[in-house]
Amino acid sequence: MSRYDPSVIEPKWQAAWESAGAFTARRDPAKPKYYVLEMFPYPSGRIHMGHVRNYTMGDVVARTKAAQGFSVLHPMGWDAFGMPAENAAMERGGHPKDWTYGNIADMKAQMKPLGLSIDWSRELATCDPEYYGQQQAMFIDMMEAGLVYRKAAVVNWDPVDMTVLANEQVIDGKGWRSGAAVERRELTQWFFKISDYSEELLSALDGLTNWPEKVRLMQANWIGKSRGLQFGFDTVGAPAGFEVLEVYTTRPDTLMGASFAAISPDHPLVKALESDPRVATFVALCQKGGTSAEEIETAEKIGHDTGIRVKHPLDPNWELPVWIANFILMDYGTGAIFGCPAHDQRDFEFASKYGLPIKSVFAATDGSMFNATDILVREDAGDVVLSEAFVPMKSEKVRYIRGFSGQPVQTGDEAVAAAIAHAETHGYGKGVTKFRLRDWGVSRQRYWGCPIPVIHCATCGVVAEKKENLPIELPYDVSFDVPGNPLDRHPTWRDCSCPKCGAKARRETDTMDTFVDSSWYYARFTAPRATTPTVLADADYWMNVDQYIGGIEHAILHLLYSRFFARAMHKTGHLPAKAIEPFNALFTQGMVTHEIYKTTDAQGRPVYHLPEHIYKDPTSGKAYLRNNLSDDELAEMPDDAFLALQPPGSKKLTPIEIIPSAKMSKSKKNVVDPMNIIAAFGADTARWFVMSDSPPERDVEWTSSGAEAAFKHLSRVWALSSRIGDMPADHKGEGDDALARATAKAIDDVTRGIEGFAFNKAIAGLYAFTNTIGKANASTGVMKEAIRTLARLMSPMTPHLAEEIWAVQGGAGLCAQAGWPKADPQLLVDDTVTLPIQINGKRRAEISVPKEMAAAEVEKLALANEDVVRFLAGQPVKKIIVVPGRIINVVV
RNA sequence: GCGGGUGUGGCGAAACUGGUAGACGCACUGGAUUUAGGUUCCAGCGCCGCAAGGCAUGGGGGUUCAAGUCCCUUCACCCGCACCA
Repeated sequence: MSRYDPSVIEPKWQAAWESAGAFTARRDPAKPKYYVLEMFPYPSGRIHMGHVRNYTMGDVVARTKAAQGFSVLHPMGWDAFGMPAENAAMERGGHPKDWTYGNIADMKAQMKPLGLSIDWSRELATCDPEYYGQQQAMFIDMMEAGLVYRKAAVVNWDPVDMTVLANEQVIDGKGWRSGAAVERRELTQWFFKISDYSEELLSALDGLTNWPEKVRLMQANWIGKSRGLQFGFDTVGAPAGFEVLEVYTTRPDTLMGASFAAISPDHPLVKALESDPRVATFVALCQKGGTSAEEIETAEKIGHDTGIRVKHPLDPNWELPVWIANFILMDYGTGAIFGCPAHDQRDFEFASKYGLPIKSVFAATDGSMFNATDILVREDAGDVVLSEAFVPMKSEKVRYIRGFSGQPVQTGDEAVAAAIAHAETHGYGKGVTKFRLRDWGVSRQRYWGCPIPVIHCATCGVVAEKKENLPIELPYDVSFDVPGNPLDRHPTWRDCSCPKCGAKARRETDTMDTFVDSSWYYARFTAPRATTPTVLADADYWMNVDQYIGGIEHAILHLLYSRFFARAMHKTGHLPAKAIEPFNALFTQGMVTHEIYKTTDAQGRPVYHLPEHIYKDPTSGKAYLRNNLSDDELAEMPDDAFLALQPPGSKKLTPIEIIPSAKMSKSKKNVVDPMNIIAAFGADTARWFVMSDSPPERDVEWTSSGAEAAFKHLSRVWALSSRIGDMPADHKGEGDDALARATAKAIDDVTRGIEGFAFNKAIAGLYAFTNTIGKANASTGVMKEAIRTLARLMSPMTPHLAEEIWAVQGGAGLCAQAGWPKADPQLLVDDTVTLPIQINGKRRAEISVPKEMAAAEVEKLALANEDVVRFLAGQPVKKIIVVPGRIINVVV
């Protein structure tokens, strides 16, 4: 019997698939098509276990669908533009292009040994001019379609490096390289009008029934449709042009609880006030720190009273102060609000800090003023002092004590509608629908991205480049020795002539957000070499993506942008109407994690240790540094000896802390390189491991024992196949029928597991089936049929081993092309069932009965059961519940 | 701060529509085979208990003949937040 040796069989079968062209996608009118796509990788240079898991999942689907007779498209490409390439150039020299293409070559060489059923002839990289030139063409089409415009927007500005920073490059409000306090600064930038599609992107979510519910919810919340009241405050003491301050609120029912108005530091009114040095100082204070919502909303709330007053719309004698407040976002609503501290937590904190009145509008309906016990009612004004804002759900009924329309007791929703109606009747405001979704800013002041194909002309203004001049290629001769965008300081690249008037002009130096690149690559894969962005006939055949697989971290941005872009591509004639929702089904997979081994040095800083330097005691589960000792030596150490062996050179005896299930990261030293696993055990073992145990949507923890176990199992399957291969042809056994049933059950279990994205359950079924075959005593023919079926069922996960077994057991052709086994439905049903008997909900006995037995008959048998009789001990039976085929519950 | 999610043995997990909690795997324990073994095979394995039995699905409460599953409440951890990809 030969040993299971993946280093021999894996290259052999990969070569066989390649020479058979087994994975080349072809438009075959005789077959239904199936398009499987995994989110394409950023070419960092090394594949990691997360990639292995992602692509193995896609491969399992692709191979299963191919076996089931579909014409499968399963392509791979590279999301190749982005900051890391520029960072590498800055840190280590070299060129982003060379770095990126070198990484692509390295990663491809690492992916090939995995044996994925990918059509490599369709490979693309977004940094190929062949790709981004077509993206530039679409940008021009989108300009013509009115989907592109320019406006001022705020960026993170590093005042020392004189450069724009990504949010990721802002750490604790400081530039990551210079360490200087980051400022917010306005710049004119390019935008896509995704907000034109707010309503549609929201309502179309209902049709995405094969997307995870959580992703649809997150997108819906992100789009953030709201119904509210927009109205104007008449101002007192405001500069000319600001006689009215427009405000939007989703809680107009709390208007009688207003105690101030607040505007964003970016509001136009603030600009009109900046001659006041106190305002200027305050605005400068607000401009400290980054632009991210997280940073703005968690920052300490600060405000400045402008001295301007506004008149309350319901009482012109009631004036409210106008504050500038750092937590008001200019991008949402009108950039101005009225503050109702009693019923909004942020307003509450702001009012508490600055001593503004807190006036309640409504109370809970249970008779008490509020549910909370720590509330004080000031009898004179009816104002209350509470420890936090009272914010009931809008669907909850509350008692309005300062209502101005409708019934005193109603739900918030009803009161909001009544308040809008009141405003419209009395003419001081109108009901409007607003979306939280903002237009997509695509300008990046960076080199390694797709150039925006636009020219600035002194006479013609902003003009699109002529399509025959595309692609506008990035110049190669750039330097990264100073921060900033090298395109800006390139001596000649910026110089060009105006496409309209021919005069000397200047090329746009902003490049596109890399999210643009990844918003249409799925469509490009249907015709990757075309000289137009897409070819409609190909897009029509292959679109949509039937199954898209990737990380949950892309739940909002990437997927929303892609949904928008597909619509824009349809509008500009690059995609058929059926492709406006490009992903029929979406699956979001979990991360591959690994334990972190951490100690602390004398200064209290964390020190991380590589897994190979760790010894884990199998009984206690504790971790120790191995200090070059062998397992045997370590196993014989007394417990207290371990402490003495703690970090060499350190006198502090700190035990090693194990942090479980942590995201793999280089700095934490818990990265497992898939190449090492493939070298030690082969690709099939790596694939088997990442698909087993954890459900695919959840994180999976990499353990070396798990990888070894996977390898041992595959070795056992190989040994089992060899044993069956050695059986005499005329061997007869009694277990033929049982094995045939087990085979049918395995086909059913595995097929359902794969189709339901429960690969862990499919693998559990394969373990069970392997054990059954191993113990079976059946005739040679039945045994061979069972092992061939096992090979076909394993082939999506462990394709190389499956081919080897298939060949040894006399299967015709390639296992990859052998088709998917079908279960005989008659073999799937049992004629007797075992029913548990509960007494008062506790399981006390069980009986075995024919499947079709009538309930009354079952009841009789159950009551006659000796265990039941013993437990009842003569008590009268109150009730007996028989759930056919499931359970019997006797109530006494 | 806002939005979304997860929580079941020592560990990864299973449990279809409310119907036997712990399938399958790891680790561990005992035994057999082997020159030896970190190989292979057999058996055991939620917790307490000699047993009968009792207790168990992050914590607390509820609905039901029956709750991991439904409802309320609470805790812990993870993901996203528009210039990371």
